Amino acid sequence: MGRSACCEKVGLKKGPWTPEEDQKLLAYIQQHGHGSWRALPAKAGLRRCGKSCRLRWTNYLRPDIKRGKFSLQEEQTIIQLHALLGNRWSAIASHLPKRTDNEIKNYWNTHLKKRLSKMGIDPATHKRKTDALSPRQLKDATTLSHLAQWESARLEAEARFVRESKVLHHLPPPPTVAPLHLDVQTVKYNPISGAIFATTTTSAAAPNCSLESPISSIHPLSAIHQYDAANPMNFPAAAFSMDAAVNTNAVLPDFVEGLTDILLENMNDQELNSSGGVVDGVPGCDVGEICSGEFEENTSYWNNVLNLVNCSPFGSPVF
DNA sequence: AAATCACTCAACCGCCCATAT
DNA sequence: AATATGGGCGGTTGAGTGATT
Repeated sequence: MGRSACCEKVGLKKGPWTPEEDQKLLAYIQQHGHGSWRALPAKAGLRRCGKSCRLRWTNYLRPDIKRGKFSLQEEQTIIQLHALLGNRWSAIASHLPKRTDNEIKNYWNTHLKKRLSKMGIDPATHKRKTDALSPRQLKDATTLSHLAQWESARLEAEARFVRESKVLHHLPPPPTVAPLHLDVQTVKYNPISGAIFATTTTSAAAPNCSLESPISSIHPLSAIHQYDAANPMNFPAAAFSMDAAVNTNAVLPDFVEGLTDILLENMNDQELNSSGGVVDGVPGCDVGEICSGEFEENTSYWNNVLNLVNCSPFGSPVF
């Protein structure tokens, strides 16, 4: 099945948009809405491909776009979300109001990627470039990887929900789950299936998240997909997994943090090492070497990643 | 002052997915 | 079921611009 071109290229203008073209596009959309992008250029009097119009609108002309320098908070959010989602720019953008995926992608490629590299972190994996994991570390990293996959899927589902909510105004508010705590009592990991199970009970409200998704990391993806708009609280019982003993009665965010600690503890065993030198203005570290300060940075780096995903994108304190 | 290099970012391209026919 | 189409996404490009030699 051949894919036809999105529009006839003959006679169509390419390259940078002129102020006149911007004005035409803006005026048309403000008056009529964009409707079919394919049909828009002719109606708006533009010699452009519909796709080009859509791009210009979504990345530049849309009124709800924030331009200019990224704040520290935004940078941190991008890095953390990238650690979980990878190059899923639209999903990342859905967590950064008023920023476009294109802008975030550019910012990542030109600034953040380099910065992480300088810090000795592989921007693709968010792991130390020199990591040589022991079997135990590998096991824990695998566990963390499972979690990351869960969170990745969940965040994507949430991003989808945000997108759909923008279109379907009649939908009820997003699933602002009432404060709910899950006391993790037992946690088991099936190494064959990779499944995660936990016995949990619900109790009081979780700290640190003003609007949390306490189901984070513990509900199967199907639970997200089966989100019942009429009854947002109707989530199925929780299940979780890990191959290690975990403090019982941990409130979820602490529990997740505990996972990080396990991984980082192992990193610490092998890599903790102090030395002289300077990394990006951090005294006492040489590039590519681990020092205690850097270890703390790492700890907080991953803790931030995991804490972040335990806050819903809907009005979470991150933004 | 001119040439070269490095960087940024708007825009394009090709692919994929969902939906319509 | 097969095909066509529109919209969206991520990767890449290249013009513009500032910094350096």
